[in-house]
Amino acid sequence: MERYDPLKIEAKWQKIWETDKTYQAGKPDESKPKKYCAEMFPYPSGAGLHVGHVRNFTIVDVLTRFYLQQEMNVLRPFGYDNFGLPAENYAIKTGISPQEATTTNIQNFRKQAKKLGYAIDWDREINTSDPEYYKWTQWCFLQLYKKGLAYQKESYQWWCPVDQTVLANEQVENGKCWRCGHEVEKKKMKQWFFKITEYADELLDSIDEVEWPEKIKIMQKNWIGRSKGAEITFGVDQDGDNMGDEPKITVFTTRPDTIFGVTFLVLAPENELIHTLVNADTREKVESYCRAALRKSEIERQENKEKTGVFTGSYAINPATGKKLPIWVADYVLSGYGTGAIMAVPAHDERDFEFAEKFDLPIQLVVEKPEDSTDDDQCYHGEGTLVNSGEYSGRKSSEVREEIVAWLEAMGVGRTKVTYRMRDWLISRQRYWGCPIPVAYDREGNIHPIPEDQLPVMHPAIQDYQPDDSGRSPLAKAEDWLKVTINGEEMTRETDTLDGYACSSWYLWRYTSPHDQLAAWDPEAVKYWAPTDIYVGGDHAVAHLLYIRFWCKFFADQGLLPFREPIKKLLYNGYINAPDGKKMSKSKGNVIDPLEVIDSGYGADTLRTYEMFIGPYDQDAAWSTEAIGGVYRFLNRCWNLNFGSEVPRVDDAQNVVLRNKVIKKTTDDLYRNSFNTVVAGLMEYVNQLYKVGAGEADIIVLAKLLKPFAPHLASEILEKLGADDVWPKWDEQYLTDDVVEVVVQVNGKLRARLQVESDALEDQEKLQALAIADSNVQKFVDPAKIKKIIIPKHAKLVNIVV
RNA sequence: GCCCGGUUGGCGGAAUUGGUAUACGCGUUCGACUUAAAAUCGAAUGGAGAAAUCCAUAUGAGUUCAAGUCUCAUACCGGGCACCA
Repeated sequence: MERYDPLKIEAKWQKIWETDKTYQAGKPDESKPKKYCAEMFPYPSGAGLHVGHVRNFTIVDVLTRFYLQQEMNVLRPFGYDNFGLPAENYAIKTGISPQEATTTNIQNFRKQAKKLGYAIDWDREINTSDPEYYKWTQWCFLQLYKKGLAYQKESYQWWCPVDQTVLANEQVENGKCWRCGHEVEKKKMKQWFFKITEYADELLDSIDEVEWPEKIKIMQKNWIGRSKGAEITFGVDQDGDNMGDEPKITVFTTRPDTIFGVTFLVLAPENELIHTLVNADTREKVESYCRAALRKSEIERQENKEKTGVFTGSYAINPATGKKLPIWVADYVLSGYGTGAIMAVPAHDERDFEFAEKFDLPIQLVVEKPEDSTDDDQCYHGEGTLVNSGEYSGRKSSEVREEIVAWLEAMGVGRTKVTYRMRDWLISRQRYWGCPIPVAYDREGNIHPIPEDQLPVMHPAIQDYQPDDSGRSPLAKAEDWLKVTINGEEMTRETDTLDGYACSSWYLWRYTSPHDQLAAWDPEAVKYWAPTDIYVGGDHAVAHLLYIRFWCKFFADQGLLPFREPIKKLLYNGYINAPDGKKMSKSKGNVIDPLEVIDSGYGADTLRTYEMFIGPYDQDAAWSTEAIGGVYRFLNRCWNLNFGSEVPRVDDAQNVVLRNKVIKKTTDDLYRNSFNTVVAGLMEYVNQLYKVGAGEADIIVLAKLLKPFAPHLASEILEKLGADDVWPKWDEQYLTDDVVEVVVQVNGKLRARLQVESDALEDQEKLQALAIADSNVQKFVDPAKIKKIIIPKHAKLVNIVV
């Protein structure tokens, strides 16, 4: 009798899979069903794989192997999201170049992933920091640039004073840098943007077409934040002097129906119009208020909810009433949303109400709260009947909204307008370890894209990676590199690099032809394999998953992709926490190292199976050092079923029902991604076989069903029994036992369990008679008083109602 | 504040269409094997009760022959957004 030695058999099979290239994806073959499965590729940190990666990758692997065993053509690639700040910060500290440090990290990641026995096509490995890869990232940038979707703009940007770089909106969390946690500031800088807002409507509307968790869809919808409303222009009445050259103020509102309730206007401190609205008396006060507001960090601006503001000294005219409206400046109005100016309706907006109360501004009620409203806020912001609204009084606010806009439009001061919360994607970074932006500037500062035949623009080797607050990246220190000749003209290179999210916005298509020298992706390969059928990850709900949808739509519009959504189905996995339920972290010393788990003797099969058994894949789970022992015992029992002597061999016919049931349950559960119950079901099956004995067919079925989870162990058993790994099918006729249990309820309470021939299930009268005849049932039922008897179709149950 | 989730034994969790609540695993207890221990195998394990039986899926109501599952309210926990006009 051989003992189960996971480390020995795992090394054996991993070597076979590597030598035979077992998991190389097949050639595009339209006659075969295809599946393209991938995880969100990892950032290869120096710490190596953690148990969260293992959960993420194993989900992909289970599905990959499930499809492979069903003889589909499966693409399951792997790669590294290799640009990022940790490698650069490491370089600053140690002087070791990011190229060198990340090469070591990748080797480690690759070695560790191979120890987990994943069915990866290793010939398709990609790495975003490889010039062969980022050449095409730069090419993608140039395509966006050519179509006007990559542009430069000078504006106030999030700036992290620790990382010394600007950040995208999506990278600012609670006013803090997503990487280092330091408070961000606003800095006026010229930066590169991708015009994601161009696709705002489609990104919002088509998200319902994909099979993604509702949670992620809602987050993206909220992030895009489409609001329908109107822009309304207010004339300014400066000292009664009607020279016709007064500024005009345009505001955005979702409630044009409340126009009669506007009692003042408010501008954001960043609004340029302010300078034309101040007068000799107010100039100093207003300008110092604006300066102070801009100096404040975003946290400070958010924390102080107490309204502040100053009067500009100017008045606007309400086009609906002709009344004079004081114009104020206040930092509760955001510069980046709408027009950076609002019409204040203090009677019906909480923020305007607070402001009006504080500065003693008039409050004009224009919407009457319906009597049945339960809203008890000080100012009612729902729908209702208009009052004090001229000819519109007495009508419903929701009904006249469009009419009022039409009326304002007729006067030339209004139009309907859709506004989005989402801003354009800020992509330039003042850091070294990112993809260089492939443009240069001539002497006049005009932008010239680097010609495509001069790509890639490579990183210059530098000695000093330390960024500074000059607003230029460390690349600026490479003076020779800076000079470039385009069409005979000497120019200076752009020194900013691209946000790492740009590199991951097209990699799913690169995987389909990863070594293509002539194109970012081969049109035929991408057409066959993409879009990605199953994509698994537990992060980037808005950022990456929104950006890759944006690029997909853009490249579809260029005729380069034959689909408009890159990911059909998204599985969003939960985290694995430390045994104490807290997040694993080095500083807390509660990190579980998956490689240590394997090497301690459990092996990769136990680790993989345990992480699938730990709970529903989409929920967070706490690691348990005891429970993993249970999974190891289970795999041992599987092994001993074949290689041990405790369980007697029986005829294949004996367990035919048991076998067919487990095939059906496993298959159904895999289709609904219920990995934990698959493992539970297989445990139950094995427990049964230990009781009744196992036939060879029973063991083969077990090995086949187990293979997605514990591929090494399963391969060993299948090899020994000379069986293939083709996914087994069940036969409906073998799903029912000869004798089944039927429960009898009286008024819904369980009173008896009957063993009946399965044929009797179809015979309602017989079931009724058997139920009533039961002695315990008779204690609760007077046959004369039976009101009705219910025998549901899908349950082996009789309910007698008395 | 707003928008999503969630709450089932000592613990992780199962219950797919409203139909036997607590599958499976951990832990605990007992037994077999052993000089002994570990490992392994087997049995028991929601609470109360001698038993019949009764009570249990966060709390309170409702719908139904039947509710963990549907409806309404409340509490608590987690996540997302957060002055977006």
